[in-house]
Amino acid sequence: MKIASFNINGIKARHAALCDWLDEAQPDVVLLQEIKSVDENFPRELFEERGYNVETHGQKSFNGVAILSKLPLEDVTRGLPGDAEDEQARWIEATVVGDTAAVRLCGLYLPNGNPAPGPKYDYKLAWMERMKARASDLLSREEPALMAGDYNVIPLDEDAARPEAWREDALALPQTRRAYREIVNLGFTEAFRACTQDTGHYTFWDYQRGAWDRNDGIRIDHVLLTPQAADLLRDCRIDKDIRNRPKPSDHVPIWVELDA
DNA sequence: ATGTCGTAACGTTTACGA
Repeated sequence: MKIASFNINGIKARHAALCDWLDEAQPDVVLLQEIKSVDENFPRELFEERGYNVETHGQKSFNGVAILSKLPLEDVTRGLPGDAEDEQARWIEATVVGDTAAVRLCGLYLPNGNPAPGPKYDYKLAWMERMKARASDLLSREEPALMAGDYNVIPLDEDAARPEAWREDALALPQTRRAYREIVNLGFTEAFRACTQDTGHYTFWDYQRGAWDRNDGIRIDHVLLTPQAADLLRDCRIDKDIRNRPKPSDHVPIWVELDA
């Protein structure tokens, strides 16, 4: 089962590019972030005609997550638990049943948090606390599950081409990295690092200052696996080449292949 | 020159978020 995560930076501007990539990469499941669309305006027919089931959790203008799946999506839930007041659409879950295992999927768009310090950074850290609680619940089920998406976290200096440029940024501050480690250290396996120890792999390049042409990137899109999912892990890769295409997102897809 | 892009709105340009 091939499961991908992709921050598309606006479905309205990116649906053609997304369909091209779907037709090539043929993922079974895609967790999308930053659809920047309300549910009613999401072009679900484009994906349904390709054989995908579609579940969205959108809002106007910003944020928004969705799941596309060739397998039926069961027990869909929307929103990160823990704050009834939170109106930002950043979390969606569903279960897919593969040939050998059922997998719980969590798609997430973790807050950017800049500028830090400030209210946006406070929101990011509070959101990560809530995510940690949900992550802990997932582990307690002792079943295959994953949390994939745009984490807006650069885990280590080696995950940035120019770590010094991110020293004061909400994506790399020590408190951000600590909060991320606390989640991983509950017992998750970071899929990409389980498959390669090489540095120089990134999932995001800023549109500005020719960042892509200079490979001035950061690795902020991650897939965390429960132990039962990690036992099914075959491969994890980043589809960086599509950043060369016309009108690309500033992120590229990351995907895992699971024996499920 | 703060080397950009997507979205929305009292829109032919500005504000915001990233």
